[in-house]
Amino acid sequence: MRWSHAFIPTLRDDPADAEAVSHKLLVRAGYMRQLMAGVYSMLPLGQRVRSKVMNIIREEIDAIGGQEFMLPQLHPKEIWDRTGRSETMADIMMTFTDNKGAEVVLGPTHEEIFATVSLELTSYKQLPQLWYHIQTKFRDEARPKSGLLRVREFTMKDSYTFDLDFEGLDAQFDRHYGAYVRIFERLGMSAIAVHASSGAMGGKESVEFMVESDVGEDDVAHCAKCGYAANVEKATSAVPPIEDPSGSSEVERFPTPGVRTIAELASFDGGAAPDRQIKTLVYLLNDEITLVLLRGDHVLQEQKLMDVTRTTKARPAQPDEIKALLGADAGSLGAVGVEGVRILADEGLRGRTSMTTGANENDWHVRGVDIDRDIAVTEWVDVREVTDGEACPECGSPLRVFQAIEVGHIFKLGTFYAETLGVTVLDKDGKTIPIVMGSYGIGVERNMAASVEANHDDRGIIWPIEIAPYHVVVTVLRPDDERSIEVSSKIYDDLAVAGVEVLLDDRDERPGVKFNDAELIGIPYRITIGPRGIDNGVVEFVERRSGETREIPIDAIVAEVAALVI
RNA sequence: CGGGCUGUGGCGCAGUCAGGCAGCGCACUGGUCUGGGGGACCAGGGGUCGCCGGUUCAAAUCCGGCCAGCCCGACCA
Repeated sequence: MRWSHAFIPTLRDDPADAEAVSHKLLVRAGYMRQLMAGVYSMLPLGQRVRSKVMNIIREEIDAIGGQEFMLPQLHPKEIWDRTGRSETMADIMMTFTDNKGAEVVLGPTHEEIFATVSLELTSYKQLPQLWYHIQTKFRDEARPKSGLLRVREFTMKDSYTFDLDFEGLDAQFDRHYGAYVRIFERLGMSAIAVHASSGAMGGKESVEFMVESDVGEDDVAHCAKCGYAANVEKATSAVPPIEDPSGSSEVERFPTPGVRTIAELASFDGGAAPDRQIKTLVYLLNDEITLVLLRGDHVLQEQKLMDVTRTTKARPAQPDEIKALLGADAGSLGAVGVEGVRILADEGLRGRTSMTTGANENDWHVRGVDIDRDIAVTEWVDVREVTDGEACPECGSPLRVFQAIEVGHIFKLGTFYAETLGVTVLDKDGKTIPIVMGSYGIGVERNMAASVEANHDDRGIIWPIEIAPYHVVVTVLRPDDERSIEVSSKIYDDLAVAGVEVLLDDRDERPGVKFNDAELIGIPYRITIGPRGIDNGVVEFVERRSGETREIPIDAIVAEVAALVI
């Protein structure tokens, strides 16, 4: 491609509405333009990268036995009604009514649709299967952000496996795991696999692939020593036991005027340190009012609460609901003596004595609370959010908690879809059994952006060679110089013949402009051709990432570059 | 959905408080010079000031409504 004829609209300034590095760079370097919130047009460079990302994914999924399909984006809402997901995913589902009056869904994902196709599977002899497609998804995210990282229309490779039993599922899951690891490597990212909450998917087990980034939307707890890794929505840690002073024989009420927070009670004369307090939260779990008890210095992880209680809808109680239940405002709540209400206590409180908590009367607290003796705990649960520096639950080393981008997510779905949609086969004994499913997603554009987040410097993008829009840019310093034209045209043609993807910068621009543009758009290698070098029979060869520069004889450059990139 | 901010030429912005010629930088077109890190000079083209309505002799500017985008939070396979 000749740059003089290419549409590569680079910008000197960062776009005003971008925050994330990948967002700024992909717009500035002419890869994409925004059309509306969470919707982007891919320009030629962007489309080249996107298509290379898709090809890498395709290669790796084909390599584990995948069969590529292309399922529709338009779905009858009725199918989604059958699995109940038109309810559970209602807030992100794009729907419209067609001219006949039928309700239509723009597919946010394709479990239902692949499962519908799989209805034609009838015998155990046809299993296992691994089906996938790379298709546009629509999700009406309440808040699109960070360029390609969170959008409303995007491309996803989603694969689905169909097995006779859970052993088969495990094997397909493991193969996907391996394929995903290879994909992220080829995209130039170090992704770590973490245990995750399956959320709305309803699966029994899922693994997320996470790339550390300060624009990531998830928090991950990771142990560098033993490799333990989990989304904080699921992570646990080892809490060092606390020696309580020998218990008092009874609960004692005491006045605490104006005290409403853990911190205030900690500094109150006669109060207690945060780790010697019981924090009482009031929640509605699927509309059932519930007390959730935590150590004063611990933080509730709402997703863990929802998972452990199998709740689909959870919210903190409103102030008036709290008052009606316990007779006091938040800040003076306690579970001592409370009966007839579900009381969940975090494991961090197990066996604690001589604790301090609210008295359910404003401006009063109680101390000397012995949990086993004084509180009617319904269930002990682990609902505490892990924080940075706590001990790894596996090996005891300090955990690091960091932000990360979710670049892939694989689920063991089990038989939910098979059962609700009636996907069954006959086994060896002629018995009807539901198919065991898995689903495996990876967002194409999000991975593009995540790769930029992981591969850039202050001059621009540094693409990994496999997804760079071009392998090499040939920069002609003096397009008005005949010898320069001759030499560069020959190198350009020979590289192309050798299978190297090359961009020829033949624009009538100052050298500085060309160098800056080449570095901004992130082409891995640059060949610089100028009269000075030609006099000596050489061209200059620069590696984008290291900046390392060498002079190479004109007649050797093509072979040299071809050996590097092919 | 709650809170905050912003819509002025392709991009980045000033002008709005205090109503009175629509500006600046970059980019773009033609030309001269220049030529190894966003060069200089000369001459140009391009804007319903987000939309609708109101106030006024006069509205980018004041008032009302709406729309859009960004950020924080809520939410989120």
